[in-house]
Amino acid sequence: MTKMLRSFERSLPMSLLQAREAVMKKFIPSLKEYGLTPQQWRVIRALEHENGLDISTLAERCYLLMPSISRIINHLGKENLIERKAIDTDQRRSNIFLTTAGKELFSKVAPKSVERYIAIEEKYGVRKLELLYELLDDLIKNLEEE
Amino acid sequence: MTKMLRSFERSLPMSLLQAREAVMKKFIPSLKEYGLTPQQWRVIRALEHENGLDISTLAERCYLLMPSISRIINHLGKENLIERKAIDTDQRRSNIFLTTAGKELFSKVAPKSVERYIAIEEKYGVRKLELLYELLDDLIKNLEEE
DNA sequence: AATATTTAATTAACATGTTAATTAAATATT
DNA sequence: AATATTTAATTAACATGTTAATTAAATATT
Repeated sequence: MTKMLRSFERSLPMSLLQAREAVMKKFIPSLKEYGLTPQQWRVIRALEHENGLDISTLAERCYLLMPSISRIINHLGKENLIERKAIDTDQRRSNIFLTTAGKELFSKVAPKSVERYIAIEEKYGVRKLELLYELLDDLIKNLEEE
Repeated sequence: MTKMLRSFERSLPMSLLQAREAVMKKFIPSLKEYGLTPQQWRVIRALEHENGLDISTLAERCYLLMPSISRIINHLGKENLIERKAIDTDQRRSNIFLTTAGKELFSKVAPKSVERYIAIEEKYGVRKLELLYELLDDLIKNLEEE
């Protein structure tokens, strides 16, 4: 008998999708309290980690595509959470900075995020979580090799 | 020192996202040859597995939300890959069937999908893959408990 | 220096994700 | 039987994912 298509219930992309959605469900409510999407939150976290990044670098760090980050930057700008400053030596690029309001928002949301992580770590187990990270990183590297 | 936010590079949702995207990149090209998105392909697979499902059941099986599946069904219907038949006993619902064209498309795409799986299994290792599935399923169950 | 090429970012076009509102039919309640 | 409630599916509105096209500035080439 020829090899069959993996049973419908256990395709790898779908398992990963399900897992991601299950995790996200824990984080989304606290983000939504502050009117943030997970992607917007990623951008804010990246800027808190290193302020003043340019848009291309932000895209890399947040694993977002340029069109998405472009829209997000625009959106966060309108809400005065970030600010863009043109770069003298290259007029195409600009550096993005968290505003005071942006930093305040971060400090409000971050503790709730930490809470969730700790809850997941405790319930699921730190070791299993570490193992999962390893397997995922390994899979990513493996797939990106060729 | 208080517990910090997990370092920006290793958040669980982002690792899962990355892994999913890396896997998807292997499958998307062959789907695109036939003008299919991953979601449309999931629906076709679900119907090949069990023809004549109603839309709500399809949504569950494919892990899609009702609005998404509604649009996808509509789209696939326009391309004559599926057909809807009203249910006599309940006019709100309808059963969705793969057409001959839909079945043909499945039989063209499926082998390529199988190829990719086998390639991933061989390169990454069947055992690690099984372990990954276990960890993911476990995580999903764990998170959905409360 | 003028032209061609490359690069950073945006815009366009379409699909899906997500929550809320809406519609129409089925079922439950009084 | 008339009304209220529930259920299945669609529609609306907005954000993001994805690929291709476009714009403007920087760099390379002739």
